Amino acid sequence: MNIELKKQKKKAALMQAAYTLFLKQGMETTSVGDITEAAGVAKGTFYLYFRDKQDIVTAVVVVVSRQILEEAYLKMCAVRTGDFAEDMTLLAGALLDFFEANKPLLGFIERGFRWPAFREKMNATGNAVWQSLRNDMRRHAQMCGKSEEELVRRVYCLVSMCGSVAYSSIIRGEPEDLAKLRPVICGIIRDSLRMME
Amino acid sequence: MNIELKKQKKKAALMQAAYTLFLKQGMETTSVGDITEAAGVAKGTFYLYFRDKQDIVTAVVVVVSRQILEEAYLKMCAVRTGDFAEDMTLLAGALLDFFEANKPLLGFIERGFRWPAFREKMNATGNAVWQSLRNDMRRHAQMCGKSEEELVRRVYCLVSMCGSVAYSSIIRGEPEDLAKLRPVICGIIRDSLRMME
Amino acid sequence: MNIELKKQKKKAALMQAAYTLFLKQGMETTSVGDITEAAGVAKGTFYLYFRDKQDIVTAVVVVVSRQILEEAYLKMCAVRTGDFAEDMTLLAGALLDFFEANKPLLGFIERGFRWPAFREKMNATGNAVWQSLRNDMRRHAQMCGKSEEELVRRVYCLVSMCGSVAYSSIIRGEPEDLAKLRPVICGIIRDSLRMME
Amino acid sequence: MNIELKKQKKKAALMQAAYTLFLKQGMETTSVGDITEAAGVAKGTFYLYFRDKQDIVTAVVVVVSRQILEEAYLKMCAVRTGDFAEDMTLLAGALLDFFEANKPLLGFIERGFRWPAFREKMNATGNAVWQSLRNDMRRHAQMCGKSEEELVRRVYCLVSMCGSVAYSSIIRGEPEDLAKLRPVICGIIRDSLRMME
DNA sequence: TATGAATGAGTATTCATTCAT
DNA sequence: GATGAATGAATACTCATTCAT
Repeated sequence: MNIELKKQKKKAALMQAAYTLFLKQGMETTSVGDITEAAGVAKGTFYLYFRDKQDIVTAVVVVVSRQILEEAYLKMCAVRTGDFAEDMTLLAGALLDFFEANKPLLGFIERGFRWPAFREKMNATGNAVWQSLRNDMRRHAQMCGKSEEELVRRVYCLVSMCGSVAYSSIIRGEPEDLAKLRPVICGIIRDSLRMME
Repeated sequence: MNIELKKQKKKAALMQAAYTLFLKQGMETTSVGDITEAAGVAKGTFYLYFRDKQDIVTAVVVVVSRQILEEAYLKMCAVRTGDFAEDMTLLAGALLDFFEANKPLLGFIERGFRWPAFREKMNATGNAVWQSLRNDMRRHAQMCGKSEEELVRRVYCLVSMCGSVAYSSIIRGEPEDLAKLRPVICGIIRDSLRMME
Repeated sequence: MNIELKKQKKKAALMQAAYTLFLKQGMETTSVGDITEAAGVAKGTFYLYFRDKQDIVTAVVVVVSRQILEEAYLKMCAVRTGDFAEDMTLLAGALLDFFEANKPLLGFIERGFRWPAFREKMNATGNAVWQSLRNDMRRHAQMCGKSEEELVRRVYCLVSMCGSVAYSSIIRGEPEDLAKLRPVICGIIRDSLRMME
Repeated sequence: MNIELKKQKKKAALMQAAYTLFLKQGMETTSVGDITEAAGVAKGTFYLYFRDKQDIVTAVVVVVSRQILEEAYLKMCAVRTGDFAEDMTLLAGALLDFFEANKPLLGFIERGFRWPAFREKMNATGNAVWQSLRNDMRRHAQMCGKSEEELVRRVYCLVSMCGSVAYSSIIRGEPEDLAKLRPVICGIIRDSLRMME
């Protein structure tokens, strides 16, 4: 137990070190050596906790993906209207704010979120944030007479869109400034959810 | 001018070779040497036509992005209904078909389309396909009383969504099978465009 | 004749370009392409005037070696005492001054002067500076009852020493600061020439 | 400590391999791969012991510089006269003999000795050869009423001169045969040290 | 568990030089 | 004479991973 705890701590330390480095210098240019050095362990130790480099990358992305979504959700909650379509639009706005404010992180998350986390958490019972989001969806689904599953999928696609457009716009400046695209994204989300009602 | 023509041919040959190899073995594992060998030129010649490896990758992605969109548009035209929202949904379906049928290409396009091509072509006058797509939009925009610009942006975001969801689903199987997500995507597109009317 | 003149001009332009680049970025990192670009001619043209890269390096070093020595000699003349040993010491001082003031040039001359120039010029009749230096030596040799040849050799060795010590000291800081070594060098020159008298 | 010893052995093996190759084919044309192959270790291992190629070059030059001087000093000792100026002249002769007999080594030492070794050894107490040379100087300095420091510097400059002239003469044949210059060098050394007395 | 020395595969890029025009 | 497109040899260095201790 104590020993198990220690292992968890070390694994967490490794991930924390990796996260910091990924943010600072990108994940491509961060070597396993960099990570272990920053974590204060020997190189070989890394392989006791992660199968390979990709393994830690995925682990970090999963954690960060969840955090981003949680943070955006909480921000949305602070200003929620009670109208689902409107609230999801606010959620998207919070996500875009976050991406804009964390350009390096967006570059590192790269290919969008990691969605296993999304579904797992969605079904998990332990986390208040996700419980709450799920309840929102369930309630709205019932109201619309749609299946909850379909609503979850729709929200997933819309969040994907946010990530994809934000990446192109912020990282590459394509096809134009995020400021121009933000209202379009919000419009799509609002319309697309309103239409379900 | 004969010489200029030769240079164009050589550049094209390099790009064609790169495209083939990227499809077969991925762009990460394709070396500059592989490309020049396949193109039948010396290694050094590569650098007369492209600044570095990334340069040719981008060039190929831009060309391929355009081709994909053109192909999907032509497929849609074959079954178009005349209703814009419905036609765009068909376009999305054609795109998803294409992605599903060209998994390696999807893996290589990776970061989604390259949108400068999109906008340039959109404004170009020489290409019938893009002229046609643009006319569709212009007509629809007028009908809805929206600006053409806004409509173009909306379509861009929706196509982005297609690419992003298709990538996650097809390449990583996240969060679920494309078959499950396809109707959701189509629904979003249809609703989101219908709502503008 | 006119055509011969043009060739000379082009060769000189190439050398001038090379000299400037060598000074700015070192001769190792200056490519033939850099030189021809700076000289405003095509790459192939270079090989009409120089056998290879080393050829132009040597040509430039020879010219620069001569210039350095001439410049130092003229400086010495301005303060000459008429005493040969003393004057040669002054010459060494002028050389060291020059090296100290032209660190990049010293780095590029690298392997010390190019002495064919020294001997050729010594025997040449056209150049007033070298005539003068030679006369100094001849006069002193007669005075000492030594052969002129031996005196020239002695001066050559002493100038070599100046270059060698200056290089180590200025470029690498070994074994100590030039300020500490300068009086030693001067002492050696003075003593060594005085001893001949 | 066993492991520390092994590391020392490996580093030494690398340097030995490098030295042999530098002598045989020059340092420019010796690749890191050549060195590791000759030393029987993997390429990557090289970089555990040396920062880069230049690092091992310097390391080898320092060691070899010391050896050359030691060897020449020992040769001189065998025929020493007890007269300092004369003995130093003999030392120079031994150095020139050595250079003449080891043309490839002279080519590789290139820019003359590496003098940090000189000074460190001069002050070290563990090495009999350098102790002896230093004692010679100390004794002579006292006899002349000069500071030991100044004498060391003078000897340094004179040895530099030997290296520089030998390099030009032996490697490039400039400005003439070493046979012609040898008596001149010896004369300068003798006179210059005699003058101090 | 932890270490860290050793490995060795893997590649983009430069540039002197040539030669057909 | 002049051009500049084409060549292709040549190499340092990184880093994920392993394994003996």
